[in-house]
Amino acid sequence: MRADRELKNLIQKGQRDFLSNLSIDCVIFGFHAGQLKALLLRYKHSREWALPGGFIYKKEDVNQAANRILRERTGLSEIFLQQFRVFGSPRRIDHAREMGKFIRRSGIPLAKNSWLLGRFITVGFYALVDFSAVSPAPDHFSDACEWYDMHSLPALMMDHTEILTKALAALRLQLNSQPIGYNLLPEKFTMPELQKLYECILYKRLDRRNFQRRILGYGILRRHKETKKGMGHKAPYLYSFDLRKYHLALQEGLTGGW
Amino acid sequence: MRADRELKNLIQKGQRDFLSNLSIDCVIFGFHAGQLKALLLRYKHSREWALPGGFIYKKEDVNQAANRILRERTGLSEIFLQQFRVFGSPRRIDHAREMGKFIRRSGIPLAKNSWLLGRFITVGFYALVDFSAVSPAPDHFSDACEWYDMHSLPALMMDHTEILTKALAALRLQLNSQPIGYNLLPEKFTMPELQKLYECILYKRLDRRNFQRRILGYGILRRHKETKKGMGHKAPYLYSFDLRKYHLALQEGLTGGW
DNA sequence: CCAAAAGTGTTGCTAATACACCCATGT
DNA sequence: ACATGGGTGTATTAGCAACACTTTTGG
Repeated sequence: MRADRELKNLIQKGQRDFLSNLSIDCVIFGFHAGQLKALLLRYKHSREWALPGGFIYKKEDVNQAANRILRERTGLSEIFLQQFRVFGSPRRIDHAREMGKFIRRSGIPLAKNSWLLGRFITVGFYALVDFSAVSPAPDHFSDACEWYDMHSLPALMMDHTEILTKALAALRLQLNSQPIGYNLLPEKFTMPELQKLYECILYKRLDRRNFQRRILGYGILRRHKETKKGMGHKAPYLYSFDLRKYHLALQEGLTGGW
Repeated sequence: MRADRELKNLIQKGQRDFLSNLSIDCVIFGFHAGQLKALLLRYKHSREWALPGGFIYKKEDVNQAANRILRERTGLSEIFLQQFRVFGSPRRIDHAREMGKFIRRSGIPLAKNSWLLGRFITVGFYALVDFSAVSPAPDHFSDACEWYDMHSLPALMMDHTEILTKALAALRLQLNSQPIGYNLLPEKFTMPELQKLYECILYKRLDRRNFQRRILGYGILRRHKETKKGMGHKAPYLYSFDLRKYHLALQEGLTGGW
């Protein structure tokens, strides 16, 4: 079985190829149907869900490693990635031992002193992707890979819930200084969609009219002639980001708080 | 010589005691004489300056390791510490080799494959301290330890200039959400001092009157009856932070940008 | 008594809030 | 025709920026 071979390979040669004691965990944010979502996976023989993660090759840049891991998982490259925190509690080792249990359940032998069971300090990244461009698919080590609404998450392994929470907090803080809208929405989107995105991230309602005025006031959007028809009410305009102006505005930081 | 013994010890036993490939670098900010300063040291037999740094014991929490390193360096505990970024370029290894040169200059043998010459991913922390409470003193490995004005830094080893720059940027971003004033100033301070601190961090002038109104508007300061005399002009009032209200206000984030 | 630097006050503008009305679309 | 949701407009208010005058201190 291909999966078994991959796992054996990781167990046997991981220590040689990867930096020890160091891992990466990615919170992949997507936006769909008015919900902010995170891409989670479930390792084989585990009941809890986990963040996509991986290790860093000995000569690999940390940020590039995160890119690679994301590419392997979503098929996307050129992903917007941001490291937001290091999780370095020594208690993470206790949790890692739990992980060992379900690797053994797969029948693959795992030595008690395997590098995989050691202590890992993990660098937390968040990624922003266009939901519609990703087709979640489990890899060799997992049997499920799905989007979950950020506000109704399943049970997560280890400290992944904390990582997710901190990622959302970072996202909130950086809403006015990073091109968050651009990376989470498709090329063309409507104003109500953009507003809903903001509402999900901030977790509070915003006034429709004031939101529109403020966003348009930044001068970072281009309005298309087309509208989005087919929903039993007035068709909203489609917008796109004017990347040049967007990045210019972000350098200053968009004004005010939400 | 004590210093030699310490260094030999680090070279020989470091690999056993510390997590490999992982280090911590601290940007220690202080404020004095109207200047924002960083505490730098110079390793023996080196001409370039460096950030205080260290390694993480195998069972030690990363944040606690940073605290320990800071304590060893400044004698202070309970320091305000904030991790702000991971520096993980594989090119850091080239620089590390330079470091090897001046270790060898000290006459201590250093094997080519020593763990100290390997690749290090470093977690960047910034620390905020009360300048007057620190007496900089070189340790066993360094022959100088001094404060430098953030805006006239000496040549720094490796990528430490970048780390310093990123730390300042982080400080700027968090000015309204972290108790930065509290940790950089002495117990009692004057309004002009606080303003100068803000100006140093933001690197721009602020209007004296508007600054005062805004800060006082937050309701986070207590004004003392005493004033600070002896400077050939009107004596400014002394203030202290009302910690309760300060932290309460920070949770919301102080309004607006600067 | 004068220079330097601090305390205090006023005004106007900009931008965020809180509203109401009209328009397009599918059923 | 009507319910739903989107586009546009206006009054009010809060906060920031710009600016002037007075007060205290040491030399």
